[in-house]
Amino acid sequence: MAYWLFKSEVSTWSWDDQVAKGEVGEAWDGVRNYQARNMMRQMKIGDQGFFYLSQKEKAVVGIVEVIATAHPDTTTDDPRWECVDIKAVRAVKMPVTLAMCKAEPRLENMVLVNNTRLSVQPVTEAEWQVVCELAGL
DNA sequence: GCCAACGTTGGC
DNA sequence: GCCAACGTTGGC
Repeated sequence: MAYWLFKSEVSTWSWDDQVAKGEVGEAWDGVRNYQARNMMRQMKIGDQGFFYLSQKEKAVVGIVEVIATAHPDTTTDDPRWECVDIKAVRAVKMPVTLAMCKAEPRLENMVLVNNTRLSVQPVTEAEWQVVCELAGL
């Protein structure tokens, strides 16, 4: 089981949008970055991920689960791009902000802290535990 | 709204 | 294959 972080903008795809999809989930499409795509290719069904909102919120607001492995992105004809499907698992009790992550010594090596621009990121199990703790889960 | 960081593109 | 120019992202 691996852990990931999915980044979105609230105006593009919000946590509420994700929750509204329920068990059916939604394709995490629109990614046009090789590093992010390569992460998604490594994902397996049942992997867990954080749902992070950039721009205004700048916080982890929920937990999602991978329910389909990488498949072609239907939002483009370009065969280079793929996406996975994810479903909402639960909302956090407390949003974990970027500032909180930066202030937490145990998260100093987290990709989110060091490379905020990558839209799909790997998360280590240790980091996962810390963020869940901060989230009140 | 600004700007730094990063990725991609395209000319050579 | 290198590198300058450009576009985009995202924190502040």
